Amino acid sequence: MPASKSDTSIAPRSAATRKRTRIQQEKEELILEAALDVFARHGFRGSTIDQIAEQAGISKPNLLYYFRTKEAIHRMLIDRLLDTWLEPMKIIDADGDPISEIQSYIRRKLELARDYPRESRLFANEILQGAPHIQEELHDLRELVEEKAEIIRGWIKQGKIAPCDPKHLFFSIWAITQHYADFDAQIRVVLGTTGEGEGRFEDAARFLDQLYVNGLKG
Amino acid sequence: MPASKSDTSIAPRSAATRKRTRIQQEKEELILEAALDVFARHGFRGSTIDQIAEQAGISKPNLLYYFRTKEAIHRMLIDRLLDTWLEPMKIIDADGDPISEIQSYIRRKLELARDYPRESRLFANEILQGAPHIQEELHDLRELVEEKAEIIRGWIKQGKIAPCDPKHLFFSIWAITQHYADFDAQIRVVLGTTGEGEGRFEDAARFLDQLYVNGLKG
DNA sequence: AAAAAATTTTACCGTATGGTCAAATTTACA
DNA sequence: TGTAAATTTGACCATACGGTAAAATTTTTT
Repeated sequence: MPASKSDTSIAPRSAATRKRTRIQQEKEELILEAALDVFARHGFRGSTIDQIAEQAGISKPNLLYYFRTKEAIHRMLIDRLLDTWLEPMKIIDADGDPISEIQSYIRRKLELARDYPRESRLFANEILQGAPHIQEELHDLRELVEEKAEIIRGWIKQGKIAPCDPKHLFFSIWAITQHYADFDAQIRVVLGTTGEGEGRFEDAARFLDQLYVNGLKG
Repeated sequence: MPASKSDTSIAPRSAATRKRTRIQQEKEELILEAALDVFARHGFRGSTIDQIAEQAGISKPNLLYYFRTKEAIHRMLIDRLLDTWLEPMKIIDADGDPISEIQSYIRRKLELARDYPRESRLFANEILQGAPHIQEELHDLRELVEEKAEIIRGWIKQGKIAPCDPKHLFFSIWAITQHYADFDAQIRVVLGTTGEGEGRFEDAARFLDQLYVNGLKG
């Protein structure tokens, strides 16, 4: 089907359409915010469009005016998420001091878990289900990891950190930092009522600093 | 409602009823096995009774003859799981050598992730959703952790391992080991086709051994 | 082998859910 | 201000889903 000349008369529907009006921008933001909340709490299949619409304070058909399907909302959330999520890894600097580069990376990832727990859980849900919607993006991640793993290998060769498998190093950092967001329910119970505040993130930072600084000392 | 004398005429339905027949045992096992598979892949809400029944090779009403509700299957799976899951922590021995006790604990947890990935994902799903079905069991966990944390504190006082927050030590071990089961989809992509075998678990074991032995040296 | 108990199947029900449609209303702009 | 485009709403639909009822069949017991 060739694009007709009078394309502009077609309803906006998806975000990808031409110029975005003020209302479009506002409502899409509103919907995404609500959807993030709902998806993070109940997972993709556990969330209903009605729930999201209610949380956003609009009607279901109105929501579906901005996003054609539930998947579309989910996909957009995941896309946004990945940018934020991979940023700390992208700025790992081959020319920096190895230990403090890794320390900074851990700290930044921990801050993400603290400040964006919903995003973390959204991501965790997606991977848990076998990452059905983000196989493509996962291959970008693979390249990024490959690149940064090479940096780590360089540091090891220079004797600046202890020999170790760089990819498993990354896995461990992802696992631990995201754990504080994803397994929050468990952590709160184990830490008890004392752990209500965000103090656990500072304790975690201290612990991880020690673990990795000692663990990787050359 | 008082228990009537002719109680035996009541349909067996739930597992808790009196003597279990041969067929009951077989079918319940069959259903739980199928349900574990389905729940681990799609989460609780993402799984349907029909799916589980099909996977088990029986009809939906027949399945519902053995388990009254979807929740009942789920609950039984979680109950079974927790026994296996907490075993490695229970056998941490205050009188053993601290470093090798911790090493063994990590190894055992890693073996669980390798041998029972579905159980791990089932658990992860439950916690991610806020642990709605296992608040009670989580409090048992809390006590167990409290007890074992005390052991670690003892080791620290004796100067046998480096000072650290014992609970965060456990969190990190849980996080990393379970990560290999829960984030399997991501790990496979990042490791590439080479990582098809179970070799990644050996690599992980080596890496973690180094990280924790060095990281906790007193 | 007959009776009783346990198991399985067929047909079904009410509700939830993702999504559509066309009419009504609001907003932007000439 | 009038008009076209954008937005919102209410009514609706088909399907999926959790679960039930009762009859039919199989297994166990006597």
